[in-house]
Amino acid sequence: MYSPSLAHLASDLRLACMRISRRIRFESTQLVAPHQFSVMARLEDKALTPRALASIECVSPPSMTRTVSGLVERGLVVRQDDPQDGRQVFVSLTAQGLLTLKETRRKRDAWMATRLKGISAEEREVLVGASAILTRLASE
Amino acid sequence: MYSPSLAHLASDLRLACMRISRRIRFESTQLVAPHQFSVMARLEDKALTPRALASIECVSPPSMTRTVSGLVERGLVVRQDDPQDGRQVFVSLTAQGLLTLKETRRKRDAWMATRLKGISAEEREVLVGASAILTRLASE
DNA sequence: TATTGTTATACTCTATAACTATA
DNA sequence: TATAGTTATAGAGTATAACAATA
Repeated sequence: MYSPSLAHLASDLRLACMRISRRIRFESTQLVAPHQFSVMARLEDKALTPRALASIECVSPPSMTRTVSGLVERGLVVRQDDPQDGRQVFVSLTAQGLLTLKETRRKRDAWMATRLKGISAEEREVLVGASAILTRLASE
Repeated sequence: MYSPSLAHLASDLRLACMRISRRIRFESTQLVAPHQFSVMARLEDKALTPRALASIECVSPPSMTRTVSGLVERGLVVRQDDPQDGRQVFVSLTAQGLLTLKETRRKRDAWMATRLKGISAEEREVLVGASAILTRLASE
């Protein structure tokens, strides 16, 4: 197999990943806005304070106040006072929030699954290997 | 090689592509905002009208007016009257706009190239194959 | 005094509705 | 009258600065 330069591969692969990602974002009907989805995903494992969420998401505390307020109004998360520290508040997913999170993922996965139905067994094996490599690269 | 279900592969691959894409968007210093970059990329091959740009980018004509105005102020694109149809305007990249477009791509590609330096020759071959498949899937 | 969270205010990007110019 | 583009205005999301409550 012909092997292009590393720079060439980097460019092709980067563009392919970004195009796939863009199409998924555009075409998988959004139940919540991207910044809201991102916050909800952070809350899946455990409750977090608005400040922690702001830090993780690289936005200001006032912006996170607004985002959390929007999610509270929609019943997707709840605020709970910290009994230990009266200054703090914990934000956590509601049952409806968890459902919305899972439904959004299901729609996105379905977009990809539909495309994968048309490929050959050999190509599928290539993508299985690539998936593991890309996952590692994304977390480095 | 163990082959997971199609649904499983779809989910893993989708997540990997979106994570890669997200990190590139966050970590490759932005010379222009995402919506501005997207418009500039559309103008690389040929000049387009604001209406055509609005349609391609799925935004309203007034929003595109604003985006184009911002790019004009920064000297990255120019508006030119259509001599055939006085109602129309053509938007095209300036030399500086083309440079900015290329520099943005260079930074994004560099992010990926840095990650690819650490992988084995076998893994690289897998990614060469995957790149072609993903490019095809993204354009279907 | 330091920290957490919110409110006040302003800037940007988005949209719809209304307006101007041209076909 | 239909179309292209812009301007007017409003609704979100972002930010910084200022404020209230708690440690």
